[in-house]
Amino acid sequence: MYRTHTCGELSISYVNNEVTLAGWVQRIRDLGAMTFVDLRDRYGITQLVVDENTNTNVVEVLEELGREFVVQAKGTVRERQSKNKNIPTGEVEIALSELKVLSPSKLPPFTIEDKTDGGDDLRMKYRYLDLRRNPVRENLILRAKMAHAVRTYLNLKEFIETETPVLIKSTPEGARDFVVPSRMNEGQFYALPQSPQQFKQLLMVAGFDRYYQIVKCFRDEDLRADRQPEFTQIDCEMSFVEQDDVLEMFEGLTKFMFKDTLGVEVSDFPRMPYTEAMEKYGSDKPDTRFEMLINDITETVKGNNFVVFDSAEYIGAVCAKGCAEYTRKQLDGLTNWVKRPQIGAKGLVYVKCNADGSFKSSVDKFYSQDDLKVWAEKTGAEAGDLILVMSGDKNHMLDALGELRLEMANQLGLRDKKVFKPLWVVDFPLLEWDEESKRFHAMHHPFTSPKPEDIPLMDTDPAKVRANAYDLVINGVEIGGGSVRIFDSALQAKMFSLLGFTKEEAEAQFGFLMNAFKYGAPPHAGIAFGFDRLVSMFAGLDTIRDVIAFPKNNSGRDVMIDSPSPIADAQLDELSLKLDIKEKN
RNA sequence: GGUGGCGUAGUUCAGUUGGUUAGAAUGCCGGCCUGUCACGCCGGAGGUCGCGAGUUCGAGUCUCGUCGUCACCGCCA
Repeated sequence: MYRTHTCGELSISYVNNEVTLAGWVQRIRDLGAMTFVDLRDRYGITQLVVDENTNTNVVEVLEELGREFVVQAKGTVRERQSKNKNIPTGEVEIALSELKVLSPSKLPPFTIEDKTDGGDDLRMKYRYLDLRRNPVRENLILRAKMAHAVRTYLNLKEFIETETPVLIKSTPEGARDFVVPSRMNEGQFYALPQSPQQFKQLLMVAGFDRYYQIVKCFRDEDLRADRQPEFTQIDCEMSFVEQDDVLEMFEGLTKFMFKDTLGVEVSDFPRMPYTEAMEKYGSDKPDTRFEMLINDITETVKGNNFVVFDSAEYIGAVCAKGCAEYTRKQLDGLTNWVKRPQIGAKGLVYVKCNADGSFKSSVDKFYSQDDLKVWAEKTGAEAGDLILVMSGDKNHMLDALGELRLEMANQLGLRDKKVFKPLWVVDFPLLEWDEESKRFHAMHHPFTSPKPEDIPLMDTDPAKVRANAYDLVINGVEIGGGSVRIFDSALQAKMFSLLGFTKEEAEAQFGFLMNAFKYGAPPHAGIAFGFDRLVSMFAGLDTIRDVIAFPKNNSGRDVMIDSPSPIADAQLDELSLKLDIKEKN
């Protein structure tokens, strides 16, 4: 037996017990005639003591001990003379009778402490050491708790957890596929799933009625702080339901997770149409922790011979509360910020609403105090506020104002990580025009059903068709999305034709699904949550990396195992593959 | 594919208009220390300034290239 207790459980009630502990050496404090060793495991830290009464064998072992050695320690629990109130085991210590090195350790490249001195790169290279640290491990424990909550809730609601294949078929729609060559089928490839979409729909045809899976998905696209090439979804599908049924079920799941893992009660989720989100927040994933809504002031401000505004398709404004005192430098900073290529605005007009009721703007030449007063009324600005105005192409400006809104909220500290504001964004457009390929793309995916009342528009004005599609948004982060599916072959065929598929292409790529639908497909709908994002939000983090045990870096590399990597010629031969790497330049 | 930041001791960083022997903290090693818990005190070792070219009398510092890393845009049905 390696241990009788963990390093986190001993307390004053164990005094005089003989115990055996095992763990890692956190730190050694050598005071001369006595030495303290902090022994650490997953559960906590317990102090070991060596003093003049300790037998010499122990003292000898102690000599060679270093950080991160794995040791087994036997001894008697005793009450400390001076107690440490900061740790649960701080009232007791172990007077050692035996000490054994189970496994020595090289000096770690960074310190294994809550506030490590290690940079991201090193931590990733030695991820197994990083995972010894409390904050990182706690993130993964939170993740496990949340996964447990998901299963508890969905099992209770009669969902069947079902595994779907990882080696599937490549389709050109959507993100790039990761592909896997097939040895037994020369020249042919599997693809890793971007989501189990079609399988879960087939499970509905199979009569499973309610399905879920916590499942890895794969997308061969560039990474971000919140995007990894392999990531985890809570993937769900239900039969004989309408949109409201799905929203209700998964609002319930979300609330349950908040309550179960954070002890947080969140109120009912508002439902906001996509167009409202775009026009008021400049985003399809609005952060509703704060107001600062975008106001359309196009008609209000046109016609004063200010060419920039008069020639603009759209003029929008946000009101930053209490920012009238912004200095020239701060305003220039904001202007430069919106002019960066990422935002790409031409400029920024400001109006300061002074405390005395007067206005000071960057366009005083064109607008009177009375004009500006109307602007203030339109944007809800009061004395002390700052109005920020941008003009240009409508969609571009809504986007820019949306970004500006978030930036101002950051500056004003309005994005509290401890506050959670979930909402449903609904009524997404069914289709999205792609300039590059000159055709429509499915905004969600090709199996999303149009709103019944919009079906006639599919022939006349496809861009106007709204879908029975919905996103769960929390604090400006897209946490989940789903839709009511098409279960009628004729409507599905029409959808494929709108997306520019020939009958043959649709047959080749999705024939199995369309075939299945000919054998009695129930009405069904579903949703998928980005589990990594949800965990990182619960943990108050901005990156999903720290809630993934072994994440990849910005270039999609695992720097610990050093992958991806070349494979042997023999392997290529077996796969009948020949590399032809093109010179870059 | 693009834009920007960073790369200096084991680690985290500082390093002035280009100028003598490149610093700090922490970690590490040695010594002292009986109640520490970020122990304390004294001493010591530790550097291809990512790599390559260029400008210059002289480059950690300037220029170009390259590699690595991070953030963002494109991309992510």
